[in-house]
Amino acid sequence: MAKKESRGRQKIKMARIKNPSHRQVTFSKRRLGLFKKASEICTLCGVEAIIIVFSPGQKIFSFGHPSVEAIVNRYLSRNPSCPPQISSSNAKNKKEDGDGIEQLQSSTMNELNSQLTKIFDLLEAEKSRGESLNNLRRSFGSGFGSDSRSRSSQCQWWWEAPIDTLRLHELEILGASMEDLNKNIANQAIVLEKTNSQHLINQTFS
Amino acid sequence: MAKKESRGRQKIKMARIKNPSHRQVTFSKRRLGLFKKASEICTLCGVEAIIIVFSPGQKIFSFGHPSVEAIVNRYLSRNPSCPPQISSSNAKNKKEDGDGIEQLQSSTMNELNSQLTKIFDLLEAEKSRGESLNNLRRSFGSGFGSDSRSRSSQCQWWWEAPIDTLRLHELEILGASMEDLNKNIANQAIVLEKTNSQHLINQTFS
DNA sequence: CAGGCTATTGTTAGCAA
DNA sequence: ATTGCTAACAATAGCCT
Repeated sequence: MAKKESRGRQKIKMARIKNPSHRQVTFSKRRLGLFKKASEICTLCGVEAIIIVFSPGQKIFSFGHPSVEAIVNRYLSRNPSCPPQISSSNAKNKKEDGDGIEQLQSSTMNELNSQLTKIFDLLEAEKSRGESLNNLRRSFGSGFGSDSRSRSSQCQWWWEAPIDTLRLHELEILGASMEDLNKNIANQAIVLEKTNSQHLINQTFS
Repeated sequence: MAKKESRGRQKIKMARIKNPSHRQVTFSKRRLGLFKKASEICTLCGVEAIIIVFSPGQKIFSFGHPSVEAIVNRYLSRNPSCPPQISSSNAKNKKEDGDGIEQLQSSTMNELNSQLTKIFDLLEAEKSRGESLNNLRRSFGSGFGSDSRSRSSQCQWWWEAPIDTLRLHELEILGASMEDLNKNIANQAIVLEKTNSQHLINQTFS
C-alpha cells in the first residue's frame, strides 16, 4: 500500500490563511510555540514577559512568566479586602475566576479605580508568593507532575466571556492583562508539559 | 591557518545563562525571534497580540500587532460620554515619549488618573502617527525604506527610567503596557526589516 | 478538534567584526 | 550593543489517527 508519506513542512506564504480550519490549527500550534519561546527567553535570560493574544474566536490567551499562578492562589484564598463596588450586575454565576472583563466594559473612572485597587492587591500578593512558581519551574528540569495535565485541562477557564474583545477599551485591556495573568497558569502548565513531552520523545529517539 | 570554523548551533541547557555578555546577546536575538513569531501568528491567523518584556537592564521591550493604536483609537472616538474627569495636570511638557514610569511609582488614585489621561494623550498622538507605521508595513511587501533603520534607531526611547522593573507595581505595569504600545512601532520596524533582510538573503542564496 | 508523524523550513548558539 | 556567518537544533505544514 503506497502510504502517502507526508511531504514534511512546506514553505508557506506569509499571509492570512484562508481555510478557517487550517488557520485554527496553525493558530493553536503556533500559539504554543510562541509561548514556549517566551518561556525559554524568560528562563535563559532571567527576564519577565507577558503575552496576550486576542483570538478571532472572542477568546483571550495569555502567557506570563513569573509567578502568575501565585496570583490566582493568593487571590482565591485571600480574597482581597476591597471587593470593588462595581455594579454587581455581572455577579451572576461567576466561578472562581470571577469578575470577567465585562465588568470593565462599562468602566467609568471610578470603576476603573476599583479595578486597579483590586489589581494592586493581587500583585502585591503575587510578589510575596513568587517562590511557589519558581518551584514549579524547577521541577521542569527533573521530573514533572503527571497531574499537571488534568489540572490544566480543568483550568481552561479561558476568557469565556461573550464579549467582543476587538472592541475592548484600553481600560479593559489593562484589566485583561492582569486577569490574564491569572489564566496563564494553565498556559504555563501546557507549555511546560509540551516541552517535557518533546524532551521525552527526543530522548527516546536518540 | 586552521580557521576555527563555527561548530554551528549547539544544544544548550534550559537554565539562566551565567555569562552576562552571552546572556545579553541571547536576549537580543531571541527577543527579535519572539517578536517575529508573534508577527507571523498575527499575520497568518489574523489575530491581535501584544508582548511585553521586562529586560534585566531596566528596560521594557514590547511588541503589539496591528493597530494597538487602533484599539485606543476606537476608544477615543467611540467613548463619548466619559472623557475622564481627570485632572489635566499632565498637560505640561509632554514630549511624545517623555514621562518615565517613575511617575507611577508614587501613584495614588488621583495621580493614577493623571497618568491615564496622559496615556490617552500619548496614544492619541501615536494614532496620528499610525500612518507612518502603516506605510512602513506596506513597504515590507515590495521594497523597504532604508531609512526605517536609522529611524528605529533613533526611536529607541525605550524606558530609560532608572527603576527596578522587577518591583514595578501593577499600576506601573499597566502604564507601561500602554506606553509600550507607542514604542512597538519601532519594534515593528525592526522585526519587519529583519524579516526583509533574511528574505533577501534567502533569495540571494537560493 | 487535539495529538502523532516526518520531511523541510526556520531559528539560533558560538564566533567574529 | 548589533550583525553576519555556518552548522546544528528546533519548530512546524501537511497528513493521519
